[in-house]
Amino acid sequence: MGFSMLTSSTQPRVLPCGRPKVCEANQPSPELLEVWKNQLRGYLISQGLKYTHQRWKIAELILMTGGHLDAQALVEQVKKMHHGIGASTVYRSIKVLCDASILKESLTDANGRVVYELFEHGHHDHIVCLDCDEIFEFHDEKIELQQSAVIQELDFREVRHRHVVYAHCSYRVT
Amino acid sequence: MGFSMLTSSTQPRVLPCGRPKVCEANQPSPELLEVWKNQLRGYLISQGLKYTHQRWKIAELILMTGGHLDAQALVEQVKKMHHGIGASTVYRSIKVLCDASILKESLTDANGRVVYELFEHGHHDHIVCLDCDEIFEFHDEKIELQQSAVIQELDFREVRHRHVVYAHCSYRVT
DNA sequence: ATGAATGCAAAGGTTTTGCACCCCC
DNA sequence: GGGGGTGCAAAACCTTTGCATTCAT
Repeated sequence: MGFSMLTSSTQPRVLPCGRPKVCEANQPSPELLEVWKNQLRGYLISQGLKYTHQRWKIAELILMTGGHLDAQALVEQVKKMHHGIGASTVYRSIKVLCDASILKESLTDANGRVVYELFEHGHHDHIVCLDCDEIFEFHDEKIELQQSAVIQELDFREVRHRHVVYAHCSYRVT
Repeated sequence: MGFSMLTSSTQPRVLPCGRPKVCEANQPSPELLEVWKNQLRGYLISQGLKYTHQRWKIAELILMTGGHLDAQALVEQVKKMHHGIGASTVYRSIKVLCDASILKESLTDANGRVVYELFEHGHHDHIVCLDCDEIFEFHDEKIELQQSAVIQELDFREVRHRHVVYAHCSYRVT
């Protein structure tokens, strides 16, 4: 398999603050990984680009970790897991993976860095836990609708939005 | 006065897209500037820090332009208006002014840069105009309330949030 | 075979830091 | 007079780019 240290546990993972990772996407099954791999391959072929070992390894790492990494963290992870892949390849791959609809920019974290996440259809917003730095997702239709109304009222036409709540975890033990 | 080119017009300024700057704070009166100056001086004294020409000039520039500048833009503005103030002083002053509750981080713009704005009591969210890059403010109580409800439901305690809508301007002429 | 992708290193751009000198209190 | 502040330059950081080499097709 090659990723056993990441795929092992079947019981829900628990965060430092005691909260289960309820809002976090589960790790993809081997079958799902194949689906993504084929999506990547298909995209690359369609664009006259090449499917390479490095591009897949980087994509796989993102998929296995559930996304929510900034560029720098991704470079470090890649260096750790796959000695030999250079930083520039990671940066270049981020662009390709975004174009391939596997990755997308999501929010900017507390340090002002752009965090990437898996491209999943369906919009969601984010909660950044100030206790454990974990990123959670939420979606609320009432908020979305009201936002649309407000934006229209002000004569704007929304293209996208980012709604990020920085919060403490009520589960916190410390 | 020294800032006449910035304070002149009494009629509402109009943006490139034709929209008046309705959401933008007005430029402060000389009296209000004195209030801010005293706030800065008071803060500095209370912290055992020193009131300097440079710190005030940087604060004044931010106040006169209504805020909404990233660090780089502020450095350029300062260089233009006050030849002799170095970039490092600007960066150091940004921190001091944030601590003094004159400035605060607000949003990250389309380029991923942190934009600072005047510290004003009363929360608001932002609309970034993709046509003219101007930043507008909005506030909607329904959204705020619903957000609070959602966050509480998920067992978080909100500290702050950033809600930024990137949009086109319906006024757009081009 | 051929053109794209890679790794390295160098360059770019932004922000921070070290230090001698300056100035506010 | 003394300690914080400033300007300059150098360093630190992150990201992009140029180029020779490697690799996928």
